[in-house]
Amino acid sequence: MTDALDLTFAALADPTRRAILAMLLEDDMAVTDVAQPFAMSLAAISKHLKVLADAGLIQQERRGRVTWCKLDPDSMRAASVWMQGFGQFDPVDLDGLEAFIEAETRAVQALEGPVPEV
Amino acid sequence: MTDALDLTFAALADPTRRAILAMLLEDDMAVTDVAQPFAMSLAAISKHLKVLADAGLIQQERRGRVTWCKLDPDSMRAASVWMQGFGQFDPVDLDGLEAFIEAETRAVQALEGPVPEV
DNA sequence: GGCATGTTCAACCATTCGGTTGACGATCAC
DNA sequence: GTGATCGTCAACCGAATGGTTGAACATGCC
Repeated sequence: MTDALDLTFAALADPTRRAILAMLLEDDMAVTDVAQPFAMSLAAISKHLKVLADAGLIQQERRGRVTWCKLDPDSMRAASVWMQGFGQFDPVDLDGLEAFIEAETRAVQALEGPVPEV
Repeated sequence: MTDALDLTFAALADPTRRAILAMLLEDDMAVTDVAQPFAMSLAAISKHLKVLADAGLIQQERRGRVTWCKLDPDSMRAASVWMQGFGQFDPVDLDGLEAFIEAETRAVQALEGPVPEV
């Protein structure tokens, strides 16, 4: 009886997967390229991508040897709608969006290599 | 290095916990009352509430013997803002809110007892 | 054909998760 | 004080999660 929201939120609960989504926000990518910044095996990334795909957060399409990954906003939209049911808070927050972009940039950088202590 | 978003999304990934949040949307409740509709032990619900509290999704306040639980929208807002960073989709969706309320009503009912197949 | 590249599969391992039960600690009512 | 009620804690259990390694499979290149 696992709900679609179960899969979506569970997929979003991992920082590696959120970083992958942030990367895909910039551009579609091949699996190998997705894996490149992360200090873990390709197989591990492949599993993460499967989790994201099962949750409907990304779509994977094989072209030749290369499997391309691209964002699929539908599940995210569903989860977002669910959350807005709780929204006594402002549903639109463009300042938040700006903060988001900066935070994600930092997050991806943090995953890309050793970082001078903050 | 567990991020706040990790905790928030992980907490939201469980249908029991989402149902609890939906119940608390109506009203603040005591732990025992939260547990009442669910076919599981009070200890299990107590754990679920701890997960929600650790994620900052609810606040618990003890008054006498009774521990009151109430929604705390801050974490949800943070998660929502994060998701809206992916929002090529409409950020505000009042139809979605209506659908949400209906869906949650069904979800809670489903947890309240055996249900004729849909 | 033969080799390199891109990706997944399978088996394994340690840890976490969602549940149980039973004991315990507070608090309120009498 | 006695006893019922409210809630958490601790120990345990099976299943799921996040990672590893090594083998396998497809595809493209020469």
